This record gives sequence, C-alpha cells and structure tokens, in this order.
Amino acid sequence: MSDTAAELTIGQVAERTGLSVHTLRFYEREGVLLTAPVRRGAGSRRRYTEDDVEWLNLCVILRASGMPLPAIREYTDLVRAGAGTEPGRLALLRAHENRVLGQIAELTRALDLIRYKVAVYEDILDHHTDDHRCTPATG
Amino acid sequence: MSDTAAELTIGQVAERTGLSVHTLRFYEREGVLLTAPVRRGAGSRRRYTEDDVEWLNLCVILRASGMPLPAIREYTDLVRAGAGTEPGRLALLRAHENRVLGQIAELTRALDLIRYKVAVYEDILDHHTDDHRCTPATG
DNA sequence: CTAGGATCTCGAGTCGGCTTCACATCAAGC
DNA sequence: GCTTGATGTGAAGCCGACTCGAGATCCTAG
Repeated sequence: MSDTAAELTIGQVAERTGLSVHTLRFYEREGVLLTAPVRRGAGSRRRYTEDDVEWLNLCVILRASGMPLPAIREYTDLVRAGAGTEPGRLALLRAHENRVLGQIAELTRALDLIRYKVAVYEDILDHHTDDHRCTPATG
Repeated sequence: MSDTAAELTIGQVAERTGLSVHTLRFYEREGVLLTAPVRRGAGSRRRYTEDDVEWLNLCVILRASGMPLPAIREYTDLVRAGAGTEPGRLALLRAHENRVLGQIAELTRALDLIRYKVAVYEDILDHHTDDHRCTPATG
C-alpha cells in the first residue's frame, strides 16, 4: 500500500462513509460521484480520493434528510459541470431546505399528538386502582 | 342515503382521511382498522363509522411520522383486544416517540449543514463580481 | 328500465433504494 | 505456487407501501 498519494479502496470508503461497498458501486451507477466513472488502480479496482469521501458523506446526510437519489444526482451533475451552475445548486439546496423544514414541522405535530397519548396512558396506568373508565374512546 | 345512524361509504372515508379507497381496503387487509373486517351494508359494501375515521386519521399521522404499518397494526391489535393492553400500547407509543425525536434531531443536523451551504452559495452569488474563487472545494 | 358511477375481489405492477447472487479476477501473504 | 479475501460485473431479488387493472356487481337517479 501507499503509492500515488494515499488513494482509498472501496472497502476503506465503505468504512469511512457507513455505506456498503454494494451501495458505493450502486451510487456510482446512479451518478452521485463527482468523478464518474471513478478512476481505477491496479487490476481495474476503484480508487477513491479523500474528496470523494467528503462528497459521499455529504450525500449520506442529504439522503438521511430525505433527498431522493435523482435530486442528489442533479446536484452532483451541476457540481461536476463546474462554474456557472451555482444558481442551480442554490435552488436545489433551498428546495431541499424547505422540504426538510416541512418534515420537521410535520414530525413536531405528530410528536405533540404522540406525547399527548403517552400522557393519557401514563395517567391511566398511574390510577389503575380507581374505578373510572380506563381506556380512552379511540385507543 | 341516511338510514342506520349516518354510516359512511368508503368513498366518503377516503375524502375525510385523505387516503385513497385502494389504500383503505389495503389498510383493512393489513389489519389497521379497529373493526376488522369492517361491517358491511347493502350489497356487501363497507360501512364506516365516525370512530373509524377518527382512528384512520390517527393512523395517517402515525404513518406520516414514520411508524411502519406492522407497528400500527400491533397497536391496533392491542386496542382491539381491549382493557389490560394499556402497558403495551404505552410502550409502543414511547418507542415511536423516541424514533420521532431521533428523526427530528437528524433532520435538524442536516438542516444546519444545508443552511450553511445555502449561505455559502448566496455569498458566492452576491459577490460574483469579485475576483476571488467562486466555488467551494466540494460542491 | 336503464345508464352510470361507486363498490366489490383478487392479483399483478410500480417505485425507491438498496441487497444478494453467481461467478470471475486479482493481490498479497505464507 | 497457492490460498484467501477483497474486488469486479451484471442481473435478479427484496421490502414497504401503495397503486392499478380487469371484470363483476350493485345502488340510485332520471
């Protein structure tokens, strides 16, 4: 190991990103790598750079926040295309920001309801020796 | 119309819950209705009560907050089973509460990053007449 | 009575995002 | 040299949650 400036194997990238090697190859096919196709080393094996890892970690976060692969791909394409595509990238990011805000809002509303119901059940179970009715109308 | 105390057709329930009639039948098969199978009216057609609608609206919120159908089904089964199952229901709700909290936390972290990147691009686009470099290292 | 729309059942299809399989190849340590 | 484990390819499979289709049946308004 150690030859041309510390490039990484697919296995190492898998470790560093939390993605499986399968998923890494899948992402490559889906075009969510900056350099597609990835450069290859000895025996046609993929060689990743630290920048690739950084990019993938960004992708992981975007995915975790619900950005669909096609949208990530679109963003990737813009970045690959280089200068001049910044307005498009910004638009994509803003759109996603709004989706994330919406999700948080929805989850927060759901959380209120869930907590309310939790409180109701806690109350029921705390006072289970009482004789008033012990089950809310609708579960 | 109007006969035995305002029961609802599947179409009306679809309207009131935002679910499609297909989904309503699907949910019934999946066991997420309190009264499964649903009672039937003239010509073996489903008849829903207001309570069914209330329950379904709860299910919609649980789904929207990421509770999988099998978990909803479990909860439904407990409610159907009646008194004595309250501890189980509470446990399910608490588990879901935690998942929702986790999701919100994750989304919030993602949001921070997205906003940071939005800010970076806004800055770039605001100052595009300057001569310093105009694209961040990694998109 | 008839036409039209809603509902019925059952099964298959879709979609996103991986995951697994089967099998070939390669690299490196012993 | 040989074994072993990582990597390669392409295609197929899986899972969750719906969604759609086909064809039958039924309710109701005109």
